[in-house]
Amino acid sequence: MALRLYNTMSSQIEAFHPLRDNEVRMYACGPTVYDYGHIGNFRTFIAVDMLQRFLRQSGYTVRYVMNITDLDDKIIRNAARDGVSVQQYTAKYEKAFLEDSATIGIEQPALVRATERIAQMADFVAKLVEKGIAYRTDDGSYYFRIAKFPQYGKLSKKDFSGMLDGARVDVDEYDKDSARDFALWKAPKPGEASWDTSIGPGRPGWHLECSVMSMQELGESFDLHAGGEDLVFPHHENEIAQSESLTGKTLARFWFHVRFLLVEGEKMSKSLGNFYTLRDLVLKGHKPSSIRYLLASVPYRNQLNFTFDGLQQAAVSVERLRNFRQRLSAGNFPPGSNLEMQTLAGETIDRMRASLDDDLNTAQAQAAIFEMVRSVNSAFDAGQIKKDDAAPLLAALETFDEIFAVVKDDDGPKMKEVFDWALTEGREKDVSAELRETVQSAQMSGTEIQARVEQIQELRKARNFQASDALRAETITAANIIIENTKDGIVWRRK
RNA sequence: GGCGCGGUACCCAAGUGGUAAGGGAGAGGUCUGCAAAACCUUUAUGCGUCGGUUCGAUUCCGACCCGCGCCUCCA
Repeated sequence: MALRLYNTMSSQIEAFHPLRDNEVRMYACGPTVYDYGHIGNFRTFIAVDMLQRFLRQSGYTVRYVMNITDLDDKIIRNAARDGVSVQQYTAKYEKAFLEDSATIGIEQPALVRATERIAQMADFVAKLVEKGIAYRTDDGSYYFRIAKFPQYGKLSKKDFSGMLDGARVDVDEYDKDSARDFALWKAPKPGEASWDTSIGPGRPGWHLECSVMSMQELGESFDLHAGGEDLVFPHHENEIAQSESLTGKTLARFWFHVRFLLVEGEKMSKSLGNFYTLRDLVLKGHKPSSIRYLLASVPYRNQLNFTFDGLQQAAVSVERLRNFRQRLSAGNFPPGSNLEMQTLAGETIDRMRASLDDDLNTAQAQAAIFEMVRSVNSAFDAGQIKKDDAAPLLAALETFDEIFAVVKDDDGPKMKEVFDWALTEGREKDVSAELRETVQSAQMSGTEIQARVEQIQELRKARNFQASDALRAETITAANIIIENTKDGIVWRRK
């Protein structure tokens, strides 16, 4: 079994093979850094992150590049509104995006910024002009002549043949030859950033940056191009037109698009009041791991309905996996090995791999790990787990977490960062009691908690249950942890 | 209007031409000084509706109803 992926270009699931032996070159359209990232953004980036993780787990070397759009109309507008330079403005939100990505467990790709490649973009336009594909209008803007690219529409399955006859639509209004022709380069306007380049002053159109940067970073033809489903048209269609008309080569073999999510059954929008940034959720006290788990649990091509009930359920699911790991890590097994457990670990890894190979079916991969968890817990209760079984079972869990990245618990420090950010931004009023508790919990050190646990243990040994229970209750509240008495002693963990 | 996706138990959500994964929640139970964790049992003769094909359909086909996306820069 090997990876099979849905390809928007062919509208089919196809076997994925990189163009070069063992190296996958992939590109994702990153954020426009004009605001804090919302959970819809992160669904997309998590999906691509899991793909990238799975490719590496499958033995490929992955070169994963993402662009940062630090130049567009909204940025110019908002920077002016805030009275800061475009650079100051984008630096703030790029930093926030990278912090949020790390918070949500996204491994950082190689980044390229639009503003760092202006000259190359101008050169790209110049080459298109040379080929007669792009043209300049009187004001100094440049447009792409889609009549020169008959395949235009092949990705989004749109038929523009009716417009390719040179019909001049609203020429006066648009100052271009066809209404469908799109801007490659925008002539300077008063008050807007402008660059002096080989093709004159101005700034690049949005689509251009991805064509230029992907080519520079990954070559004229690479393996996979990813983004949200809204980018199919016009963004990716235009990228294809620009790049392929210039090189005559296929831009990307696979086109990977992530479906939009719904929030509480409705499209997420500010007007509906169901618009959430990642930070909004953390401020409410939700753990990054819960958010990632929920966003990862529905296969990327299906609509995901993000609900607070679902977020709660995700939190419990992650908890179950963490409890499992803690139990296996604790040791205390009789010597020897149980062949069934060894087999189970291997089969689980195979099932997870087969699920992900099947167009990244994350839901099935989760089912596989949970079935293993139940079987192993059951064997555990029956005393059938032996010393040598822990390692392979933990390895299976680790294989899961290499993709999902939720079992390892670093929620506390990450939530503390958001907490600190809220204070510096003067948003203390938005910090929920839940987040406050979690942050306080993270502040009680492990040794401090351990000391209390030992006291509880002593009291229990003395069968002074009233005192031990009281101290336990007090510690649970003060440190926001969970304490369990087991036959092998007390174990604790942070809530 | 054009193109496309989906409607599965209380909630989230996989999946298959041969009789419904997984997680959460609820109920009962086991273990336990208590609590927690864990385990066991239980919760869809049913997979939007109506037809059709078939020995047999939730799975294929058709119609209809409902939800969602894209159709000039929203992931």
